[in-house]
Amino acid sequence: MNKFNNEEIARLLRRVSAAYIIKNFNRFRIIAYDKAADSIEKSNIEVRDLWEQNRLSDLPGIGSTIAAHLDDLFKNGKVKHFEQAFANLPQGMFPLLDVPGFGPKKAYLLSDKFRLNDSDTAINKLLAIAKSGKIAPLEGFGAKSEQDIIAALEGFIKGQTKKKRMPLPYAYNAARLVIEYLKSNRATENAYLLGSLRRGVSTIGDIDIGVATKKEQEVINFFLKYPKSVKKIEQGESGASILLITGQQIDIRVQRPESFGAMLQYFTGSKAHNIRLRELAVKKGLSLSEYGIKNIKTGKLKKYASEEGIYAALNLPFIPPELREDWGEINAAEAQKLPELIAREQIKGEVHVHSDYDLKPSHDLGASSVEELLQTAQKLNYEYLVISDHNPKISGLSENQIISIMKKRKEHFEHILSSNKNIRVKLFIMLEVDILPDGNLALPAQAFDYVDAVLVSIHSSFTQDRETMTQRILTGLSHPKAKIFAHPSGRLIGKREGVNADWDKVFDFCRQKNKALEINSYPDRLDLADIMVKKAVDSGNKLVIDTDSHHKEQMTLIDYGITVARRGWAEKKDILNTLPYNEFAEWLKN
DNA sequence: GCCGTTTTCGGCCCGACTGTTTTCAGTCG
Repeated sequence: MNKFNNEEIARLLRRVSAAYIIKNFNRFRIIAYDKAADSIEKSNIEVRDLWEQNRLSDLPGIGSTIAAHLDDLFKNGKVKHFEQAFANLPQGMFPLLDVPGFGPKKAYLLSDKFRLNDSDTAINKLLAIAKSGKIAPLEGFGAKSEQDIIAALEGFIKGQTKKKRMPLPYAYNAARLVIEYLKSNRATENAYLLGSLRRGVSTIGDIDIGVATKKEQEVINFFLKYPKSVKKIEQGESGASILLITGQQIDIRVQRPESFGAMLQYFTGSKAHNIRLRELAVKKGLSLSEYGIKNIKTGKLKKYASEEGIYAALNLPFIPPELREDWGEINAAEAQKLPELIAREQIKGEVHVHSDYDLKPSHDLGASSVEELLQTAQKLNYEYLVISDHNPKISGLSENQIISIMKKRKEHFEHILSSNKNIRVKLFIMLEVDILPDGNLALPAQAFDYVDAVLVSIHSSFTQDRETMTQRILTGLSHPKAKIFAHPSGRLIGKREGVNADWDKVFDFCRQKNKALEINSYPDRLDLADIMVKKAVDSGNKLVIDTDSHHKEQMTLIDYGITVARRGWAEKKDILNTLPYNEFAEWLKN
């Protein structure tokens, strides 16, 4: 078996596309490979997992042909068809494709000209060639492009690849500061997030911001003077890009207020959503662009100040940014069947926080007291709070010791409640219990007497095979007091892949046994992932949204979890901690 | 090569910026 991750597979498909461009294949065939690569790159699910389940074609852009090629890839580690595509080309062109500023044509032309046949040495060789001044004299090149090539190659060698995605919260914070800065200029009438940030995608590439203004140049010049900028990347009439010292790229787009809606729509994306929307427009004799909607026959352009106007012109209701992923939202909109997405004010309780009560936990202790957490819950307008410390460690403590710890903990919390009558928030005394590798829960049977219910989760042996992992999860969830499956995939964004499990089976089990799946708002987790949330919602599963806070300040991170839920089409009815206290308590007991 | 409540055949989104050019090719989103 061969382990190819999504990034590697996407790169491979792009290389095929590049080879086909050089070989002058049908351009739609080329686009198909690029689309497939896009789709795989953005997928939250490992393509390999889909392949194991024989579900490759679930991914948009993957049809029977590419699915068959990927089958080859996973089985044999290579694809005959791809090797043929790569044949008779200078192999040095392929690594160059990963360098910013290089596309198929430039990569091929230079590799061919300078006989870069070895993919391992091509980058360094080309750098030396560029430095010796051999590129500038070539037709179509010049001194400036030679310098750009040197800078791009040096940057690449230092580790700057084309894409570097960061978790949503980091991007959000950087963007917020830039927006504040832009708004401090009087020429700025308004400034909004654009792109994946506005759609709330869990990982962000570039930070895009849209500015409504009548003085475009003034705003752009002001933007270029942003104090944290270290480099101007691009400047034009309608926008500019800078690089921050943190390595984050910030793009702004400026537009007149009367056309701002079209711009906002266009730059919010996603690309797939926009393409689908433009296809719909074409069928209606209209052409949609960044500037508005053109009547194809008359050539007349109509401007739109608001996004609502754009969608209305296409006979669609407004589609919330979080849904714009081409996951069926345009069809749903046409049928007037868009979901009424869950909103922050509908959340009635926080159901996963860790306190500083020292119960000799198996994992990290929280940093805030129960009183502080209750007060924070009250400030956030919650009716109830679940304290869910990690279970006491099982090595080094006897069962009796653990039972005694759990009993004392319950008494401690009850004492706090009775001595703080001014706290209105109701408390559930729960625990986050490890599902051990064999599926047993890391808590003695008798200790369950001292909790209302438990969340269960995986904190070890993440790499078990699919069948073992699935059985482990089901066994763990079988305990009558196990009500919530916390951070189900166990992924840490950018650090650890999620576990491999048969999610259909897990979801079926949860639905039948009345268990909830968690949407964990913690920035590195955001787990379940949006696409899995959609799957859960589609199959009628119930979810909770919580923060897994280890400090009271982290409880405001709930907004990120809500964003994930919205991206998964979740409505109030799908989220159990929208229930009032009594009903939530009732659900916990059954 | 993909895709489908107008299609299983015949379509397939739109434009900006850069560097090189006197009208365009390549790259990017």
